[in-house]
Amino acid sequence: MRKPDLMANKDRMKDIIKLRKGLWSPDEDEKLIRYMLTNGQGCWSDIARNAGLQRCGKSCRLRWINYLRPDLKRGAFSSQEQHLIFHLHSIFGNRWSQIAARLPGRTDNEIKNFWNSTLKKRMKTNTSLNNSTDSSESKDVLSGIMPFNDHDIMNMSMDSSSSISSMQAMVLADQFDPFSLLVNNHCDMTNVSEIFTCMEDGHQANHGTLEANNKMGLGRDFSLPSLESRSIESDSVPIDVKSHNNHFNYGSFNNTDNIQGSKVEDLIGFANHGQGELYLENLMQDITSFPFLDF
DNA sequence: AAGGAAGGCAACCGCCAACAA
DNA sequence: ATTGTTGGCGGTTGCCTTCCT
Repeated sequence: MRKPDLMANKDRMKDIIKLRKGLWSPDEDEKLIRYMLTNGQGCWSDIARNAGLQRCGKSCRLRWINYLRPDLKRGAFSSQEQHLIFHLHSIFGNRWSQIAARLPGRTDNEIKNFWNSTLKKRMKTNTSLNNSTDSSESKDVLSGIMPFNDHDIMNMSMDSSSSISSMQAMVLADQFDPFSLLVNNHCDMTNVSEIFTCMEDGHQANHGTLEANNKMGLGRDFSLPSLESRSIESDSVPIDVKSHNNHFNYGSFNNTDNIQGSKVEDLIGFANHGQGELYLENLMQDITSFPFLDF
């Protein structure tokens, strides 16, 4: 056992007593930035002390990671990023750090806040719609959010006969909101998988016919830089973006339970580091081919 | 214009795992 | 093997701003 260093503890207690909390002042920010740029990352409690900040190391770490880091992307999430967040959340659940690791320039805190506020907003919207006593009215309003009903969704997701399905068209036209499906219990994980497969296929179709779609007022601009210059690392498995394939694999999403109340790691089984981990690896390779991610 | 409600976001808290002594 | 420290993470809180009445 380590011998307790009484003097060090005394010093630490003195530090703790005068530690600041709450919002960071511009002066504190400047100190931390200057120190980090000069000395680089190290032990955060040392950084706090050496930078002359009356903050705990944890606080400094959080401030740097979430706000001061020079590579942070500020501003609202693009629709591409929103789609990706939704997709990644369907895989990782609330593992925000995992999601953030795949969105360059975004922090877990930022994504978490976005998810919580967006979901809250949409849940509220949908709840109020569901509570409406006039069913025909609510259906009309709902159709404004979701341009098709459950039956349509199932038909669309099952119909692979046409080269571009009606759902793909919806996706291309930005009229489809997968959030609504989950929030409203409109579909289970299998359906969501199908839908994202459609989205993926739709976007790929769009990729080649962007100009035509734009002329028709249909398409969004997905002509984005490729991801191939990036190398994404998961916690345990480095993922080589170059080796991606171009088709989403949701084969294991056969769980018919509703996503709400289910842990995603339970659904796809990556909590235990066996096959699930391998599956996750494959999934993540698929994700790196997400065609409409704007970096 | 004023006050309350809602939304957005930065920061804190508590837990856990890894590591060092 | 045990204990303390540190870093990382997700959940939560509370403040500030914007919107609505």
